[in-house]
Amino acid sequence: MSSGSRTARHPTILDVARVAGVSKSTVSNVIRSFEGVTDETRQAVDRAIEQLGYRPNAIARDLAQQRTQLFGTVIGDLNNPFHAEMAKLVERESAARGYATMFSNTLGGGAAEATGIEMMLEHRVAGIVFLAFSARDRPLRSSLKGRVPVVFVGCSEPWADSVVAADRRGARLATEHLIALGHRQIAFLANALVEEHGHRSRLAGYRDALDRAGLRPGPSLTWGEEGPITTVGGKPVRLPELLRGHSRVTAVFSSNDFGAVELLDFADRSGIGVPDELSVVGFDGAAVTGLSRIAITTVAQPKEQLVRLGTEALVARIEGRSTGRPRRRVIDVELVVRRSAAAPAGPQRQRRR
Amino acid sequence: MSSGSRTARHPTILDVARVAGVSKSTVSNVIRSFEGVTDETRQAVDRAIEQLGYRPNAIARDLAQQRTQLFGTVIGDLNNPFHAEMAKLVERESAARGYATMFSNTLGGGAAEATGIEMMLEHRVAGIVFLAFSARDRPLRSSLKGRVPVVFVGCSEPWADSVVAADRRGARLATEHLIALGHRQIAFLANALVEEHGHRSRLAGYRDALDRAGLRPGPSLTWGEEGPITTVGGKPVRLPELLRGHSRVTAVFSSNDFGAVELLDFADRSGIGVPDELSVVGFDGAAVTGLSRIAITTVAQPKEQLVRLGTEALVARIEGRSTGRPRRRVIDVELVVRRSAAAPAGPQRQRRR
DNA sequence: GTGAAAGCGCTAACAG
DNA sequence: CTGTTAGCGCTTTCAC
Repeated sequence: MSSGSRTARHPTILDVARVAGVSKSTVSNVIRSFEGVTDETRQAVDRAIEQLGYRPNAIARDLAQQRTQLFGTVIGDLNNPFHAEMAKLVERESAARGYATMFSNTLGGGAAEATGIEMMLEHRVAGIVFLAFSARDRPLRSSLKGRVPVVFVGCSEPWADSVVAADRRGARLATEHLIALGHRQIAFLANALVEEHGHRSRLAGYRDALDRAGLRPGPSLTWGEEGPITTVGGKPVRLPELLRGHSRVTAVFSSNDFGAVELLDFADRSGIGVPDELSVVGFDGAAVTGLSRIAITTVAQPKEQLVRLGTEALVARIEGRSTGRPRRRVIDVELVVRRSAAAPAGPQRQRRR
Repeated sequence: MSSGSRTARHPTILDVARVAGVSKSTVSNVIRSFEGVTDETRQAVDRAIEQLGYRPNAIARDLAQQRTQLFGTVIGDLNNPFHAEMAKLVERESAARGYATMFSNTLGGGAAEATGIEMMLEHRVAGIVFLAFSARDRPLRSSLKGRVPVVFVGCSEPWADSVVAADRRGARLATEHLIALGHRQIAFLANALVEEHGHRSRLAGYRDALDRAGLRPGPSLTWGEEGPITTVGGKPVRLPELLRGHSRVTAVFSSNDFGAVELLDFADRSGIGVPDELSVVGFDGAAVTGLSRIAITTVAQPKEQLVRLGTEALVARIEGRSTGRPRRRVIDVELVVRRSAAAPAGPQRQRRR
């Protein structure tokens, strides 16, 4: 039945034509379910296809048609559960629309992002879904613009379509929640893998809330070798130290759930009680935050909706149904209150204002 | 500078040739960095490429060369952190070897798996990495065999190369750990998304351990609507009930970490203390199990090594460096002891044997 | 309704 | 060292 060689040559449309006793283009017509082929002929062709185990060559088709049924998906970090969840949705949505998808995990920009996009462009993907984007690389942006339809999902760039969550409002909600709980010194934890735009918006929302409450922004934390760290007067200060003293930090708003989970873990390992000594609020709505043991209060992004609208917009561009200036859609978010944030304890215990 | 239309036609090798004032094949020669092109000519071509923003068309190249630089990666479920971690590694490894990768998230077989593989085959992927596989679909297997190099990573099939963790031994270690802790009634929790082979091996390892200790296998749990469930004498029995009575279950070995995490969460929500009332051990070594609040004892698979060896084997097949019968590599695993498993409490408190 | 023929953009001999 | 040419497998007019 099978020959010895590992990978036999694939039968072509010509082989099928020969077996079916028809011409090449008739086979093509059958494959493309083109109207106007005798039932008889069609059946003969189908039989030949079956018999040969023929499988259309997408490469040849794409070359002839001058277009592919391929999406590129740019992901920040699959280790981040939220990103993985989004990637899964993109794959599902693409498949449902008949598109295959190529992934590139960029780890927040840099060389991986550039080569990944380059690769997608060379494969002439019909469109690219950006689940993360680091605009740092100028040439990248220009090689994208006008070359291929693009949509930013959960992040955004002014020069292309995007579907984003209400980052700023969400961050404000999160921070207001903390303020309502009685916190006065609220730090902001940023994660390198959150792309520029989201980061800025979330930072802005955080500041909005503080402003309205007449509070000053707390320290800005990033991840250092040994946990969250900030800089005060040129000197590095680690989180545990920030938790002491009279103007001490009592809460942290993390710009994403991955960071919030890590922060929680850091606190646990450092003997810092959450939420007793430190309240934590995240952003994204990653499934892991819903675990009873984690129970992180977070701002949930409507993942399905973001991805659905994003791919819809992309396909509309690809098919020419959508033209003109970039469209931006903002989807509302929701604060999911869990147990990682509570009223601050400490010296001013229960004292209001 | 730019025309009005959304996606301008891509310049071709011919455009470059025209601008550089050379022939088509000379351009091809410099692109393929073919030896024997004058520096002068090369520079002229490079300049033309730069000027036009030329980007080689991978589709045309692939068609002409009769091969692609594309991998297909079949994933079980990106929502499962272990799968996401593995997928990320495959992408990284592929990119490092110059391969782009197409993903298909199959959710454990069925239609999604079949169409995903079909799609990869039509795109003439150079090889497929299976991170999960459901052998249920007979025709699938036959359309794969001999058609394209394939490697199973973390799972396996007798008809193709595979790199797997020592599933059976790992499961035995996990179960022995539980036995050593004093457990006598240990249930096995299976997850639908673990493919046949891994499931069977892990079940076998679990039984090995019980056998050696002269114990009988405990109930076999699966996920029902309302948590883990088993069948006793044709009647469904939920986990909480199993935890009562004289021959009650005191520990569960979950065949994967995703299930273990869910089980832990189920226990937390049901007021079942872990590890006080119930010990839990998982399998995979997903990062999430390492969180201080989760702290699930698990059998860690060497992810990097699995993926590295897997892609190596695949590339060797693709390049013809490896031929003949399927090779199977088994990589050793390691029990990572954390806090989800402890000595059983209860009536026979501290009583030995 | 079916077949012949001209590409799609590139590679890979093979002449010059 | 460079140019000419014949495909790769399929689509897509356009005659028959």
